[in-house]
Amino acid sequence: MSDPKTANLKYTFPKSERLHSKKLIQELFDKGSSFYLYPFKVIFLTQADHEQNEVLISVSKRKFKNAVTRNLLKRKVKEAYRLNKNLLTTESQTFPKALIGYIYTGNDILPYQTIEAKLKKSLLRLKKELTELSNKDQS
RNA sequence: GGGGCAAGCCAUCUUAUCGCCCCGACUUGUCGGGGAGGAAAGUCCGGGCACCAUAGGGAAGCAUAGCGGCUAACGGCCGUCUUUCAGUUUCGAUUGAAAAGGACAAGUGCAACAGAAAGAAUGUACAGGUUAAGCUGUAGUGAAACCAGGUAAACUCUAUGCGGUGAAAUGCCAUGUAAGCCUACGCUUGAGGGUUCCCGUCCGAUGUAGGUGGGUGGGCAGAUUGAUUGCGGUAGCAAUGCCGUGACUAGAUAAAUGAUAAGAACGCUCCAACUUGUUGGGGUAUGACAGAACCCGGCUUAUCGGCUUGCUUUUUUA
RNA sequence: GCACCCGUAGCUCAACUGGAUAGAGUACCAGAUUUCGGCUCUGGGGGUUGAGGGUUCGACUCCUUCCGGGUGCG
Repeated sequence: MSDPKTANLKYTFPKSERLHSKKLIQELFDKGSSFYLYPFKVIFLTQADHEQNEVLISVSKRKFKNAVTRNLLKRKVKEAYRLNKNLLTTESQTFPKALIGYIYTGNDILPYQTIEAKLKKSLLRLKKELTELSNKDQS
């Protein structure tokens, strides 16, 4: 991790980038702000003292009763995030890191290509929101 | 060759790039190895294991129910008897399927409608019979009136089994509900504490309850080699046991197996050719049910398709 | 992961310890009343009692296997 730029360029998604602490999840849902972009609901909360973004991906049991389809969707979203997270990390080193929650709210099992396209869109939107937030803090 | 039924087995494969979880090695970020199911599901039964101060007796409760066997155990499995249903029949039987299949000759309850009568009831008609008489038979109603009546997936009785709670159990480390103060009760002649209830047993006062004050929600063990399983032999009708010899086959914890691309094979579907069920080409696209959560043995339910064996039926040929 | 409860007309509830056509209110439809509408009155339709199997002469009720919905446990 001596060179953060090359490290961030890697298309990896290790455990440290996944949100797994119960306490932080609770905080995210209580205080975080959110927007909808079909098929996702995106929740985010800035964390100044964090080294990297932490991401949570969730699929509702109410909408998808089958554990297999839930797993499938989670994997597809995970994969899409892994390949496109550089949209967030590379250029924008200035604003603070955040907790991000992706809730899959769609009713259908979408193919990977559309999921990826939508996720790219949502990342760009998220980037915009975060920069606005950091600008507000500075001013 | 086609169809049907039953039993058993399998549950697409290969390569490349990027990535996830665990283990090992060292040069500490690289390499090597491993990585979901037959039901992992439902949680319907039975265990292992752990804790509950002790885990004994009785009552209550729950479960099982021909007989015998297997098993760690079972409500499971195997064998067998009986009953019922279906097929065949040379009327002797035989084949297959199903069955919560103890007791109403202990007691209590229940039985709509119909019927004279549904439980100390005996009517009517006809026939028989008698000194006389529901004394005998038949008819009619009904699920039951065959009289020691029917009904126990009605209470109940009999026999057998079960103490309770479940890995959110439990132990250790870290953290520290601490310490202190106030109030009430109690003092070895036994308070309080188990539990569905009672008795017995057991523990034995720095105790119990409330208030004030003040947090964590992490890690390790439990936890993956076991009533495990392949093959061979052996005992047994079988379930299954025993012996020998191999194999190691996930250990995650907001929860790991994926994505993309190419090919093979199996499907599905369209077109063409004729030899009429094959060949060639195109399209679709990995197909069903479905994701381990302490671990096993069963049961039940879901399931695209393929293979093997046996039985049966039909067609063709002789 | 474990333990437990509930499913009856579109909705809210009844139906005794098995006994027959499963009954109310509301909503819906039609008629009466009104110039029209509402209110009111009368009548009507609507149920495989969550699904399948079993016990029984007979099942909403008893037993069993699924399906759906909900609750509790750190």
